[in-house]
Amino acid sequence: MKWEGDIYFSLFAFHFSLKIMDYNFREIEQKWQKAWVENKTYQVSEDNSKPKYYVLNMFPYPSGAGLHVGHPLGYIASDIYARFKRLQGFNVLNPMGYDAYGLPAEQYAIQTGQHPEVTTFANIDRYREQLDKIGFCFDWSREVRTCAPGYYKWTQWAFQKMYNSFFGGPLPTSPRGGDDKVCKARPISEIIEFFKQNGVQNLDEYKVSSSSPLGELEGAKWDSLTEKQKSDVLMNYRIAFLGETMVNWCPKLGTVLANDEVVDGVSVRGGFPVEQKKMRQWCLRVSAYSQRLLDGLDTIQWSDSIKETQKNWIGRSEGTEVEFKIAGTDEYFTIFTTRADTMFGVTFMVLAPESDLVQKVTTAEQKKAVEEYITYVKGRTERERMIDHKVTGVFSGSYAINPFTGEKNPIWISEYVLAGYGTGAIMAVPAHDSRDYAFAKHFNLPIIPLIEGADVSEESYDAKEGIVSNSPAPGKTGVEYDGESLNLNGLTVKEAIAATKTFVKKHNIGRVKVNYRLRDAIFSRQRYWGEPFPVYYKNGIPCMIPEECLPIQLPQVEKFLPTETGEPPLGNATEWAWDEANKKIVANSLIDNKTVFPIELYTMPGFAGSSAYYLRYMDPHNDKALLSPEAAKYWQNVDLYVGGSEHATGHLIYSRFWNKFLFDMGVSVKDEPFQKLINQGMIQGRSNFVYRIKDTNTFVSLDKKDAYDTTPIHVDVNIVSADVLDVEAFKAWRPEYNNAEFILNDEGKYICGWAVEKMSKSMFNVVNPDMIVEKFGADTLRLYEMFLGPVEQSKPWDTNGIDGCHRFLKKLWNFFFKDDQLVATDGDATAEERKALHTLIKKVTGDIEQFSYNTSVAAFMVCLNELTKIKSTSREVKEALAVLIAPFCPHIAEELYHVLGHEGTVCDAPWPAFNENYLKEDSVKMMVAFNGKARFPLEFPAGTDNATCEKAALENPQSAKWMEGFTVAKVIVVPNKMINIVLKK
RNA sequence: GCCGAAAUGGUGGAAUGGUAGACACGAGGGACUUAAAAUCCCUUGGGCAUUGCGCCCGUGCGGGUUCGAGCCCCGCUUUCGGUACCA
Repeated sequence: MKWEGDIYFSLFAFHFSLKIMDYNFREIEQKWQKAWVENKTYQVSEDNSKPKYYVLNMFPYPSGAGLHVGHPLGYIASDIYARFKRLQGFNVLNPMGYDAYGLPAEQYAIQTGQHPEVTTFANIDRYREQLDKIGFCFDWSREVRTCAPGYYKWTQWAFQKMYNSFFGGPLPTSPRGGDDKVCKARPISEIIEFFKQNGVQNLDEYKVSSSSPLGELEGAKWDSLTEKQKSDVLMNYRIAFLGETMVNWCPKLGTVLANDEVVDGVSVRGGFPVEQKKMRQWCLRVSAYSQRLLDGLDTIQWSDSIKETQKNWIGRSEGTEVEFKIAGTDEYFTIFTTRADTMFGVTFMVLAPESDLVQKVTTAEQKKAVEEYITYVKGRTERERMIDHKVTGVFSGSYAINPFTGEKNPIWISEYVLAGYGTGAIMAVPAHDSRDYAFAKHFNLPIIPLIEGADVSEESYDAKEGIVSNSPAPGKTGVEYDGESLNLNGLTVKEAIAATKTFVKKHNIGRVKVNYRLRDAIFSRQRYWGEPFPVYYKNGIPCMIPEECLPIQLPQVEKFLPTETGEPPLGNATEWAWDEANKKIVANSLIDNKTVFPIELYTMPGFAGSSAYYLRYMDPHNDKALLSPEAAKYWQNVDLYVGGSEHATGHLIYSRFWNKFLFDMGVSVKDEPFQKLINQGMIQGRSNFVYRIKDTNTFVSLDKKDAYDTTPIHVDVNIVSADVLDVEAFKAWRPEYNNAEFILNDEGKYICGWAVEKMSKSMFNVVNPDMIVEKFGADTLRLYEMFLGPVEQSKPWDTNGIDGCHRFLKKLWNFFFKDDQLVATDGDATAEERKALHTLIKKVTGDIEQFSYNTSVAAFMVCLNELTKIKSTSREVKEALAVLIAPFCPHIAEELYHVLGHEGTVCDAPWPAFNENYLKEDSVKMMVAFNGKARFPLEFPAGTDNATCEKAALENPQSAKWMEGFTVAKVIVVPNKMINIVLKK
């Protein structure tokens, strides 16, 4: 009986002590999260009395799997920065939303019939629940969802603006005349006006790259054109245009497939054949902005590696376009080259199989061979062409005349020349281009070396250096133009390129040209779950639904698959026709092509909704405009953008393009959307393995596995703690392990192996943030994610290390209290306390500015240890600590701030001011080094001059030992650090 | 192939060209406790010496610049990202 009583008593005591002393993170975090919502702590509005600061994360696609521990990394990093800026007195906008259109929801809908909106909304709710637990300072009143009609109204609106714009410098008839020389988006009406005054003209510099030639329309009177002709002509100039582009077309599935949906020439789904097909699709003329996208990079603070990636993606190359006459015709064969110095080494010409010229150059004898080749190429997907670079091609039968040598070069057709780049045609110089070389060797074509000392017997000499020779070949002269011929012999490659350019320009053989690799974006998708186009077709002519009728809402459909006739999923909609007279959507059955017309069946791609969402956050509820001029003027652009680097060539290009367009429209006030960019690294998983002995159900511990023949098997990291397997949990994990047997190590533990891999369900290494929050609290999670390493670096998650951060918070809590009472002595803090505190203020302030959060957290730990050691009790110190920790751990900070007697939120406290004076030392310790090797320390009063230090070091008895047998060559004094004595024999 | 980033203890990672390994995990030892948990203290790159002090070697490899290099330069190796015939 006595025994029972003892247990009762100790249990009671245990509860008692827990309640009073412990850092009860659950209670604290719930309490403050609730208070923040109730007090609208994080809602912001334009406030001209304060400077603004706009912090933004790339908004997530709400996937069904929910958040894992890697997702919040960037959110936490930016949350810390946002809170820090607010404490420094900025009016901080830190919004969050969802990129809600996406393929997974649609695929799920196809399988289950569940409307994608239902799954998407459910996922969003789950995301929100998970995010809320981490204590972010998001202004949720500004949330956006790309699939909400109120949001995509402005996506549609922007598309229409692009449709009604062209890109370039001012036309002579422009209302602003020639004073505004900038190349930018301008109203398409200026083109119409020009045509009205001057007749229809080519205006090549304003045309999209895939434009069709005007043909007999050139020079025609504008008013004499039919509506269809007008539409077709203008389509060549619009920024959003219908263009013919090559796609992977699967006739059996009736849909276009992305490159990764095609393997070995057949569709991944169903294994049906896929061919290359030209299709009319909506495109955005991103390429028009190439130069501005390139120039803009110099004005923003992004990492060099991302800038470099974008530069390469835009791929500017300066070169020369030269015209080769096709022998026996009046046609010209225009090529683009960056190696104008190699004009005398051309031995053949190559045309892309898709080129319009193919028909013109193919002779009767070669017709059959060419047609066979074209058929072969059509059957090859873009991906196949990427993976194996087979040398294939066919002779067209025609020849082109080299304008410099006058010689005839055979014209070949080969898939290694891409239709989409340059002119889709090249001059081949096999001696100095490895691809031409391979082709020449394969088809046994001549190779003429042009650079002195270049050996081209085994491979081509591609380097752009050396002295040009053989240009023209000995005993020959180049073709004369006005009594002048080109001679490049003796020049360097660089000089030869320049000389050729000059010659080409002077004699009108071609022109200097800048090409960009950046391609126009295909803007149509044959999907359901995306923004519908506000477009209807009036007898084949695309027309915009009036702006005041937007948004055009996504119609309901029975099935989310393409229709049986091969139309996109929207073809299943029964209410999808536009009544022009009554300006409303009506049933398809009413289509009469007089007043009621079919609406576009394509939807917009994923990047449509994510390209301007940062602008919408500035004024998310405005139904009159994308955003008000006042909001635009106040918030300007994003000051700090945080997200993964995988978007370098997608979202981050499209957004910049979209913003530049809106800037031209006067909607966005800044040319660049994201001033500073931080790319957070990936958090990888740390997988655990058990080792099964082959053909048994026996598992052997890591340290003994070498004695057996074993197979490693992934094991759920949640039943492993510090690499020790919970054997019972393992048995219960899966039925086949119910009667598993174990060979344990000498301590009776089962040790698992581990590896760093991508965090994924199949590897059983996914760690859920909810579990961490439940066990350690949100503040610990936040602190630990930052402590793990630099934000920009990828690193593995290892739950084992989190104890250190949790212990720090417990210690911080205990630092404030003694016997349940706040300890805070008023009056001045001691010099020691101030030194510890101000060391921290300096470090943390500097580190946050540089996003060096891991070293910041370490500084907190050092400071707290120091304060505990010196038994600090000062209120001054505690007041400052509560604010300093607030960006990292807002919940505990809020609680401590209130315990100290404050009423408002810690978010609005002033950031502690740093005072240099508190760090001043009475004395400095300097290392005495000999030839750079530190040997012993010496202490000097602060401010001792170098000469005195030097003298003291040389005269110190300890120095004698090191200087024996040497003479002093010189002494270098590094103030406050080191006295280096340079010795010589 | 090309472009970019990186390589430091058992682990994650610190170090304006100036005492390499901050901070944390893990490990070992100790205190408290009947015990465990929690907490606290000590040790912890390697080697030699451990009756002190100490000494030597160490930042992927090979060179170089410098009084002094993890850091800068040249040449490699490996790993991770991106890209793919761009003329």
